[in-house]
Amino acid sequence: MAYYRSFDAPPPDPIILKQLTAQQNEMQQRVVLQKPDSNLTLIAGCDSSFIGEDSILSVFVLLTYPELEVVEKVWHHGPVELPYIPGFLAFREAPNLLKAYEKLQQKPDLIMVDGHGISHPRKLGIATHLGLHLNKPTMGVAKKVLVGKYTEPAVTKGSLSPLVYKDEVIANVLRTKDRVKPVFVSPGHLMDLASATEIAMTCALKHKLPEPTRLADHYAAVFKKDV
DNA sequence: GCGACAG
DNA sequence: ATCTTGTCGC
Repeated sequence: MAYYRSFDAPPPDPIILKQLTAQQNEMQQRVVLQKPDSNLTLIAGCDSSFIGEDSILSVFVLLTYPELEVVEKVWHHGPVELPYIPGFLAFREAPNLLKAYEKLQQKPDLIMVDGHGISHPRKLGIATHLGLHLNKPTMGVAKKVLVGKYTEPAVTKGSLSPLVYKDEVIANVLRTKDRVKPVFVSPGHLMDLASATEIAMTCALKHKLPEPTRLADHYAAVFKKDV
């Protein structure tokens, strides 16, 4: 039986945590935050869902931009090695996500990831982690805060407020739909906060989640029946 | 020492 | 993430 809350689970091996932390600190040195240089024509959204205790299903959906029409969708099912530990999500989900990514016939100009980018304790959320591995622009859209403080943005769509951590703005808390809980938008790699925020807003149609990640989440549920 | 804690 | 019922609103 799984644990209701992650912190109720057995404590992770401190030796492993130290190694993973060191790896994130090393990777952080290579992160580049800048306005994307290439024109955005194809955008991808990705998401993962779990099947049982140690099996994961990852999905990538490719959309045209800014039309947001689905042109491709792929998935990969495989085992997971590590448990979920706040701050180390990428080590649990990225391996399988990368295998799904390889199945795309066409590659996107940008990837929108379900989770945080630099709005992470060591500025290495899963969006940043994936961007470094693929050397591709990435941005994160998370449903919950991981680190930092913010004030609730106005209830109207388009309202936003900065997420601050250690005196630095690491994300924007963006209201993507009237009267619905806001999402946390942050740059991952080869991207900046302003661009990520603008893209998230452009992809926010009639739902809380921007189309790329919303559809990836949707297809994850659909493909789950095929595995 | 006491909370907080992406998916 | 996942387990779960009914319920409110577009």
